[in-house]
Amino acid sequence: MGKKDTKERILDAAELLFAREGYHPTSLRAITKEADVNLAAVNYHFGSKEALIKEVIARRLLPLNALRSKRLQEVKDEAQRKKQKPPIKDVLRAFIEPTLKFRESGRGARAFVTLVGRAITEPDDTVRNIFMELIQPLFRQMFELADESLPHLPKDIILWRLHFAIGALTHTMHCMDKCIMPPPGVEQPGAQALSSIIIDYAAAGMESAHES
Amino acid sequence: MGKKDTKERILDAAELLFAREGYHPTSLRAITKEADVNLAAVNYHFGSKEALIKEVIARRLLPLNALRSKRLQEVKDEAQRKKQKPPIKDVLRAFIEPTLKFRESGRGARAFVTLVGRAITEPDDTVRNIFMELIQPLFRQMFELADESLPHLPKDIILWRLHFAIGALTHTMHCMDKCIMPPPGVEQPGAQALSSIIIDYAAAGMESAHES
DNA sequence: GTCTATAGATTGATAGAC
DNA sequence: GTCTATCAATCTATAGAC
Repeated sequence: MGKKDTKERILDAAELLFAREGYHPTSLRAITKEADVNLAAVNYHFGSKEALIKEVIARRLLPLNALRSKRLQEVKDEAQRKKQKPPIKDVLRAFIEPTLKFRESGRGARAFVTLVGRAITEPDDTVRNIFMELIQPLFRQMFELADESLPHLPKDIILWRLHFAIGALTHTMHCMDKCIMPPPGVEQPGAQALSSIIIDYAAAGMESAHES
Repeated sequence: MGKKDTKERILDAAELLFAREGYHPTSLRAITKEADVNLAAVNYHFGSKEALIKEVIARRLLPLNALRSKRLQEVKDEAQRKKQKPPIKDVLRAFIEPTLKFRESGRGARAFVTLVGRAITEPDDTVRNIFMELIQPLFRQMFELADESLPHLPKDIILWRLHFAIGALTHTMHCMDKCIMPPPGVEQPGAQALSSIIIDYAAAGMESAHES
């Protein structure tokens, strides 16, 4: 199990470099050099640079989304069992906790999280759409659950507030790499501690009063 | 006043294209074509592509930061006058409201906001540092004021929560252009309405209880 | 200051031998 | 599947005429 096959080596190298340098500035030459494979191997295995990043994203995002979706469904089931509204904190936790935990699961996962954090603001339509299409169903699932949780709030307010939570989460993940102004202490909180900090914050924001 | 000078035309065109297509994918050829000036004019007036984006950013960010800084100082002065803690909602408003209002002030300003929203996640160190150095003093000023406002909270918690607000704000500004999942109604709220929505959310999150 | 022309380097992609 | 060699296009930057 020492040496992975060429395809996986390319995916790992691309993930790392796309995260570190960005999609456009990273050349196929840099990727194949990092992966220690031949330049032509990229086009042989993937067909194009665009198809490569598509696989880089899908490889990790599909399992992660499946986990988050499962967690959201559990919150919904639990609420129905109790015949209560799903607590908004549980809804947020189902989305946020797996995301931050996933980031700690390895070097590749960490690079990947940086990568998708940038995919949201990516100007290139093709790159951004790859991410959008994979995240939209999950985002809709979370929205519908949040709507059940806070039925007294207008739908557009719920949607904006969920966007605020997404923004806070993605910005946080980026901060953990390269921060505008890092927290005073040297050591950063672990995934579990940071999850709590952000979930508390987002839940308070979600639950705050709204006068129309 | 019909025709601006070459330098300004280049800045306007660069702002627009860097926002729409991104920094790296935008070529100097595309910029000079959009500005209807000669290709060589960029290097004559700015010296390099990097120096160009530096001026694109500084041209609008310096006045905007001056305004936000003034608003923060006013909140601080008002609190000292009343011998009270500065309300966290006022602190957040001093930062957020000018930002969203600025975005409505014209086509260029709108493109610019998209551009700086992406600058935070920009992998290129040179581009990101241009933005970082200009925003850091302001961010520190806001942090110190928030610390006066919420003295019972640990400094690192205040810092994280401010980052959450920054993340929510930048994500929101990006959503106003290209959203993962746009709000149900066709029309978007104006700067004033959206400011209130985000300030209410962020203030609730900032004020929420924290058990160490 | 503005232009043409081009240098010099790098890119994504491919053809074809092995 | 993997390699070398290369094409064709694009890029930033600059030299030099006007």
